[in-house]
Amino acid sequence: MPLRAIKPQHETRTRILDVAEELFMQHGFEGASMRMLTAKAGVNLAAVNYHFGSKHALIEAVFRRRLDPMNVARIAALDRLEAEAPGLGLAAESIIRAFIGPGLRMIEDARGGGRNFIRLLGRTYTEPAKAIRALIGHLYAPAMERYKAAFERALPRMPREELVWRIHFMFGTLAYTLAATDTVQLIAGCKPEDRYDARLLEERLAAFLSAGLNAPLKNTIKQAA
Amino acid sequence: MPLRAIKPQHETRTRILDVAEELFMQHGFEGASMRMLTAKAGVNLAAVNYHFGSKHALIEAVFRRRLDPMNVARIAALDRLEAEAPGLGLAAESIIRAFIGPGLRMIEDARGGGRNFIRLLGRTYTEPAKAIRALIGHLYAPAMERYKAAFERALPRMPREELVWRIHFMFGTLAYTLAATDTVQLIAGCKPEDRYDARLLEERLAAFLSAGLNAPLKNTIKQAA
DNA sequence: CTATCTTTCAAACGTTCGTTTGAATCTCGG
DNA sequence: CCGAGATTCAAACGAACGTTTGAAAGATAG
Repeated sequence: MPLRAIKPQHETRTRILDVAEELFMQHGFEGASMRMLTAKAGVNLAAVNYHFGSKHALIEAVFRRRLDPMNVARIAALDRLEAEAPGLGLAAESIIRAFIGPGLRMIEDARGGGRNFIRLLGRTYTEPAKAIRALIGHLYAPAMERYKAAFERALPRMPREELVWRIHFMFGTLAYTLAATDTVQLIAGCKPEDRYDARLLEERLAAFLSAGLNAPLKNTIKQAA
Repeated sequence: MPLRAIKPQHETRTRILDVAEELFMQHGFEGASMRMLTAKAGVNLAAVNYHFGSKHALIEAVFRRRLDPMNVARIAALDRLEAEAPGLGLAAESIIRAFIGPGLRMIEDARGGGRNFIRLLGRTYTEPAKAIRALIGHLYAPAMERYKAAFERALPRMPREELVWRIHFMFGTLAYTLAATDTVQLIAGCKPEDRYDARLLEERLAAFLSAGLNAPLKNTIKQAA
């Protein structure tokens, strides 16, 4: 059965997932209908319910396919950093780079699927539907706990509460940067072609975020702790 | 006609707008249906189309009601700063505070309407529907241009392109921080009660953002300019 | 080839959506 | 009190939604 490689085991599933992450990104979860989706994927309308069970289950599958390996890579990157310098405290900037690296690498995905997903992910942080936010939170939980602990070790003198806020701010920057498409241009003057130069974007993000994370503590903030 | 003050002109309009910003925030623009909305507002289903014309026109009215005065206040705050120190360059942190001030003041709105709107606004930066993103961009344009120019004067030595990116990052932090509700908790350990202490939040944001905006320029970034 | 299991298909289900309609009700100056 | 304009109301419209169904088609092993 040499043709098996050309028509892989679940081609319909894969096509649905690919189209789903593109259309969910473009139109949102409610805005992208099953008819749109199955038509673009070239499969029957009933295929989604047959292979995934429901629309919500499809959404979950779309996230799991990319997010699970991405967070595994994130944790692995952190493990590697800590193994290289055992005992020593890591620089906050190194931790930031370890976190954003896997995401930026997905942006560079040649066929564009990964890029679609990253934009979709950025959108979903502020998704109104509670079920979807809960799903994202659940999928992120293991990596988030590891990174939070790493930041606490890297910045031992910062009050916990302030650190939590700064990590929160950091997430916002990442989410918004990734979610913004070429069509969102609140600030004019940004050339779209370098929007996805991941190498440069990592430099810019790392500089901005590590400066923010290491910002001096004013008295008002210290007193609140 | 002394009772006129109790039942003001266009009470139905106001009630619809108030409920709309609450439900749009909770369920999104597609998720909040006209039947939900009119039922909660205690008005007839046809009232929205009678007073606003369509659902999209209602969405636009919801944004105009708050965003127009908010951006007027932002521009006024910048005018005041520049009048106080004519000729002198402003500190980036002052500009940041002038920008986030009007938004944070709206969070403190006692009756909660303003807070709903701010959360809604944060969500909308990453809204999938193009028409809505375009609307937001259009409403923001005047204030954005003023602030972009102010940042350019405050940071004359920073390459334009890098500055545009950092302003972009700043917007992301603001949008995400404002959009996040108590139900979004990617990072655990944040007490919800101080989530809306606007005074403290302004301090935290100003410290984080001005550090990021003033982050040192690495060689890789300089060369890209 | 036959039998069994998987997958695809066209058609329909019931529900909900935003919007429209035309009559009923209210408001208020003359 | 009257009549014109503004507002509210119950009811219905066609369209689109996610999902289900039962038969047809395809794949697989004996």
